[in-house]
Amino acid sequence: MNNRLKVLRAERDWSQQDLAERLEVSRQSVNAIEKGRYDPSLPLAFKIADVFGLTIEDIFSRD
Amino acid sequence: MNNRLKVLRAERDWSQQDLAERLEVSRQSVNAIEKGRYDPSLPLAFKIADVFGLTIEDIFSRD
DNA sequence: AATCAATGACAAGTATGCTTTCCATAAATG
DNA sequence: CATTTATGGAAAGCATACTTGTCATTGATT
Repeated sequence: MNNRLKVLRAERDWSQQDLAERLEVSRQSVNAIEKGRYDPSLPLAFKIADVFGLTIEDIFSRD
Repeated sequence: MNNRLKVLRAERDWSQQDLAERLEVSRQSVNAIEKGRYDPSLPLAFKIADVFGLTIEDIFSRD
């Protein structure tokens, strides 16, 4: 899975830590997901879509 | 998470086994997801959306 | 009545997601 | 130069997703 987290964070000037707090997960989870080391669970994907006001498909795509 | 799998299967007259084969997962996984015992991974959610020609948001929702 | 297809669920095992803790690097700031 | 902030990643542990195998129930068919 590819994701646009880095760009979406940059647009909002959010650090990984900022995003982690909004998502209520650890910074390491944000980093690992952003770098593609693993995929978020579906509930977390929904939460990510929520905080960016986008759909899951806007943010994640299959490679 | 709620899901519309049962209805979507019914509309297509697919058994859980039929859907499992299209998704390349076990029938037990389809059953567990459909009954809400656990959520699919994000890659599987994408695949589910694919086989139904819908978005993840069309199929799954947070409760 | 006997069989079969579909569904629901449990158990044990493997794989993946997520946590905390820790370390390293690079860029900005006092 | 010393410190802080942001990022990337490893290790160990717990939680969840998914597997195969098995069993029980229900409804349809023969």
